[in-house]
Amino acid sequence: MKTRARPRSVSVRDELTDRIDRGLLTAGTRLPSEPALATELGVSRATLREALRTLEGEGLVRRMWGSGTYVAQGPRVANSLDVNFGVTDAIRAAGMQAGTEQARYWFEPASAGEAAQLKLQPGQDVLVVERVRTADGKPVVLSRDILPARLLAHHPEVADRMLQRSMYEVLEQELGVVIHHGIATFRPVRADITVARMLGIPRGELLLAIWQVDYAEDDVAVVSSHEYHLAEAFDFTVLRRGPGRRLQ
Amino acid sequence: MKTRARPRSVSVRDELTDRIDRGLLTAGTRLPSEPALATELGVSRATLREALRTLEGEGLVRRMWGSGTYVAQGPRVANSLDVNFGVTDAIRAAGMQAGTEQARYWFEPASAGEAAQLKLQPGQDVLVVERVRTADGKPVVLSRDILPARLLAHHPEVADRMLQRSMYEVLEQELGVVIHHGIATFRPVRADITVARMLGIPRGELLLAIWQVDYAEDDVAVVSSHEYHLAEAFDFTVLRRGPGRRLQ
DNA sequence: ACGGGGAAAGTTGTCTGACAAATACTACTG
DNA sequence: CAGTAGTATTTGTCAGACAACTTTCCCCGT
Repeated sequence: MKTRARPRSVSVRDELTDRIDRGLLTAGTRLPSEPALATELGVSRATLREALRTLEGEGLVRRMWGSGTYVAQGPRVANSLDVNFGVTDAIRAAGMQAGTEQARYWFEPASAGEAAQLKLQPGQDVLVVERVRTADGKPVVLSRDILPARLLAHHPEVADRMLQRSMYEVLEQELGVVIHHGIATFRPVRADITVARMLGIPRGELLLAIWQVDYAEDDVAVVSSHEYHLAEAFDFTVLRRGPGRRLQ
Repeated sequence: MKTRARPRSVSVRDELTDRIDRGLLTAGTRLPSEPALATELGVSRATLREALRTLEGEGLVRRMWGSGTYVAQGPRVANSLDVNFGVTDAIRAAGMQAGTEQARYWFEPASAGEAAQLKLQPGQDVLVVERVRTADGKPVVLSRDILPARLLAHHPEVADRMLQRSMYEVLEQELGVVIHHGIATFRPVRADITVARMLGIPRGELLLAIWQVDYAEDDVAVVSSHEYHLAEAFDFTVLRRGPGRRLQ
């Protein structure tokens, strides 16, 4: 509603990432010196340095004492598990068309495990959204998203829209809930009879099971997801930073 | 050798992360104000702010304009794929004892694929280190690490030490090569006869295959690894930031 | 002509002091 | 008791200066 008064250093950061993403600043090139860039952007050197520091943390630039600041010829990973949230993003990142089949939802009391993950009292209602996701029309993922029913207490009709659109989009745009981070655990599994039937594959087929809990900015658990991915559908990638940085 | 002249802000950052990790600063508590902390640590406020900015980028603290800086009640993930490099770390993070069996190495000309990953001319020599890693004595991972032979042109005896110790340790301490980041891709596979025999499991058993390329700070490819993890051995976890931050 | 050494210029790191903007707290008023 | 205005606290930003480090290039000796 009101124009979020955000620090100027954030605007500077966005401006610079924009220049890099648009190819205006190509990998390896040296940025103008800090005093020069600061005057060009109309901020003080201190503010510019704040922005540069974050960019360095994100791995977009490298600063070398006495030499200059350079655009990192960094990795730009397509389907990165740690940035591409949600199945929709993953499918699109692979260059395919994301779709949905056999979508349905229902309300039920939370099981003990679900209640613990979402920090609810056992027995409180949760909404379960079950979908088979398709890439170019072919079933690739079975997902079950579980969220506290109280989130849509005043907007029960929102559940319908979750069947077709990305859950994160709906949460943010219709309910004002912004996901801040999530913790995903995964392991290989074999398809049991239920999953196999829904994905239209033989029993025992190779799957990657991903179990994930997403949190809002204030560390409130919002969604607990279970996903079963076809092994051949797409590869997952993770950008690993470090090592060493903060181990011990 | 020489007293690494590292910026003071880095020392301050390490000091603060240390206090947080040791539980001296618990989650949710507010840090002293910037002027106070700066004098306590013996640096200027500007330097302290540099350190705080990186800590914020790493998600360890949250800064709120006009209110204060708070220790994030963030996730502290044990076996996180994006920070725990290497099998040794992963095994130790699971609270088990890391060991090695059937370790051997040899030199051979790089295949076309390996040459492309490591940016070598096809046919240039690479060192291949093959190991079966054990957790509490039980085989859990088969790993093959491939690196350019020129890295140890002047220290051929270093290869021996790679058989027992962590490859990252040896690279850093004996060859001065620091790994800056890596890109890991993974997918579920079934054990073929070769892998099954080495891990002592039946053919067709569930494995997680991880293929990874590690880079030095200047984006030179250093190691290409292939790993086969027993599915039941340990779960992998990824901390996902976002979504939204920098998509598009 | 060539190589090495060193001064000079350029760039990032740090310091100091001050003010602006946002938030938390407090006392006052209805 | 609730609401409000004012005050104190805290982070964000600014300005200028100097220190530490890197790169460049000129000069000198060989």
